[in-house]
Amino acid sequence: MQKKRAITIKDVAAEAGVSLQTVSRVINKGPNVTAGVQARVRLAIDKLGYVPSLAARRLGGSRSYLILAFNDERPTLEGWQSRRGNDWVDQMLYGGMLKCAEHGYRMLFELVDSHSDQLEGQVQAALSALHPDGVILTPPHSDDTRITDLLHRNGLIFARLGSHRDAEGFAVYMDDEAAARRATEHLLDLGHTRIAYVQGHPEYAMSPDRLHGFTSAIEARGLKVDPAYLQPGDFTYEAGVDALNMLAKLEVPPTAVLASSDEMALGVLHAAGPLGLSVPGDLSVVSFDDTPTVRMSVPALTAIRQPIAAMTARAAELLIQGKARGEVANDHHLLPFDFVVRESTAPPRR
Amino acid sequence: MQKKRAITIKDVAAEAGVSLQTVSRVINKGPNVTAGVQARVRLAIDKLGYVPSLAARRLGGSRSYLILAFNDERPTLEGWQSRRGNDWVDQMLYGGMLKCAEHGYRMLFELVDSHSDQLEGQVQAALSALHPDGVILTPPHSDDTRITDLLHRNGLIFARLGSHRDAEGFAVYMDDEAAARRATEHLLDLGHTRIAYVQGHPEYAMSPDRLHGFTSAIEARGLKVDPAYLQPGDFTYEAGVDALNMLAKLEVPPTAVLASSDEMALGVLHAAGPLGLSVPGDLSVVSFDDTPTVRMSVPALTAIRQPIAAMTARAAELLIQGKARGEVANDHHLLPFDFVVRESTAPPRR
DNA sequence: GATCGTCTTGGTAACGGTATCGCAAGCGAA
DNA sequence: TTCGCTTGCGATACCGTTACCAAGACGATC
Repeated sequence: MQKKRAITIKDVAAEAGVSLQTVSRVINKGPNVTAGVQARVRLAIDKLGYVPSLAARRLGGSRSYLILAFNDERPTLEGWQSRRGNDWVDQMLYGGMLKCAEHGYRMLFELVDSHSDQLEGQVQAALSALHPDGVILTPPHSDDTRITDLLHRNGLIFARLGSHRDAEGFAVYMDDEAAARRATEHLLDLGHTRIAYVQGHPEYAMSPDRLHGFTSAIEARGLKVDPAYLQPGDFTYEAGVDALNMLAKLEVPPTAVLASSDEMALGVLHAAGPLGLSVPGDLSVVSFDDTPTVRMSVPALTAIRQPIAAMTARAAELLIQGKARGEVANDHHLLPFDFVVRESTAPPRR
Repeated sequence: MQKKRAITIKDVAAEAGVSLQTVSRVINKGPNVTAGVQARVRLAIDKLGYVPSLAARRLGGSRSYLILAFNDERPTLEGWQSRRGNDWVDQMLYGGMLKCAEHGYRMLFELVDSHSDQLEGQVQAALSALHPDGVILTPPHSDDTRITDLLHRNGLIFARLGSHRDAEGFAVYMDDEAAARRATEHLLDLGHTRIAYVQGHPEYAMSPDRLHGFTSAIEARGLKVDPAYLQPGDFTYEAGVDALNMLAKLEVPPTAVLASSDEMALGVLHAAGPLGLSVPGDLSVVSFDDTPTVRMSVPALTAIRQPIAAMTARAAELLIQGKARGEVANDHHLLPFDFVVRESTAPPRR
């Protein structure tokens, strides 16, 4: 196949009968172009199907039109075959793409292991190769000062998803404490008094917030939080299984469980069967995140919905506009969560 | 924050006391560089932490070090909040990243709606902006001649994932017919004779293959395929629910169901409860794909595992090497599938 | 009517690499 | 010894775009 030469800005300039510079101005919505010239250039662009080269824009100009997202890579012993499904990537892609497309931006992902001792090198290499205009961090990277300091040293703006901490960069998050409180109140309202909580990974910043929301909701009703009902967890399926097995051994087992991740909730669900517990008959279960798959579990899970796509879209927007304005603002952006009641919660059996 | 100037190839050249060109040769593993000079340059690269700029490499050279993956975007009426989770993206990212990283490549995703009438424009725009060295297509794009023709016209090499068809580009796939046969034989071996099949979306090329594998396995045992047991489907959860509801109404309902996607299998699982059918006691269920979440369903699903990450890694490898060698080969690459027996299958109740 | 902005456009130098060619040194064969 | 070829490295043009500066047009001001 004859490789045809790509259409460049020169072709457009020739077609429209203006200089390169004027075409560039039209593309970049620059001021000081008369309506007539502008129309002629746009016509030429459409006619030729011209799309500017990202690489050349980055090289010539001060922007790269690239947003880089760092996600946690969690390698397992068995390798990728059984690794934890990362629903974030899918939803982030979807949420970020639309917003990026509006401004001619692209988003790309980089997986880095938060426990690697080469973490900083990996991050720096990605930055050097791509020169992104902005960076999106997901938990637990959002609160990793090794990364945020590095970004800051590189003069980059970045958004920290799921982090409430007051630090460099835009914090884009939901109110984890309120969400946990809301979920807990739902269980309390159903009549549950013996409610257990399977905690999130301690390295994640939202974990203490969620715990606090849980305990405060219970105490607000004049009830006490049984320390044995607070199970440790790390967001994984296995942690959910282990937690319920521990809870079932208690003299007075709980009638409801709030899990700090979908995956742990599925683990709880799975462990319930062998223990002879039906859900929601004997045990109510509520989960956190509401990634697409938990709607399809049996029974479908009642869940807090974390607005991952919306958070990513907001982050992209902030970064793109922040870059355009040359700001280095770091403020907070609180996004609303949803609470979706499905089949996994019911009043306790009396 | 003072934006520090990035380290360029010039800095390395100065540090090592050689010309730019020699540094470039070392980076690109070019020939004709003495070991001593090579070592000196590598030392300088490491010392300065130099990483070449992708944009500049693309602009100056003939490669962009970019692999572009086109995934199907399936917008729903309700928007992204309830859209079908696309487990492919996550697994593709994971499978492709490692391979790309080995060769200094990056992979990025583009979501395009296969039913959009602007599909070709969207694809062309992405190609023009990014100038990728290779493209990965996922179903149903893998067999969309609008896209493959366009890629061919652009002189690009590409891999078609999950497509067996003999056409332009590398076909990287698993043996869907054998997989369906294997799954069906598993059910037959357990003693099932009344086995239903929930078909895949008719637009997808693997759907007829899987159907054929299913029917041939049954007929090989001297049994007949009951046409009423062949339910239509489109890979969605709802299709699985509908299919089982239809099947349950039959005078002689099946004792086992093979579903052509995880999501449909979860739908079957969900519909079973209200119908008074326990899994696997009254009904065995087998699914296709084995995306990470089905391992966590209740009961955990017996499934064909489609090697999405491995297919993507292979595709990336083929594209990178094909680009390097300037080949335009189009051949077939068959990858093995796994069959994972879990809790959703058992002998039929007698 | 000359002077002075302001608006609009064009020319040119980067940006950071690679491709291509040139050139000197080394080496075997005539 | 000379020729010709290979090897090892440097110099330079160029990729496609934007940043920066200059220049012409035009209207307003004095």
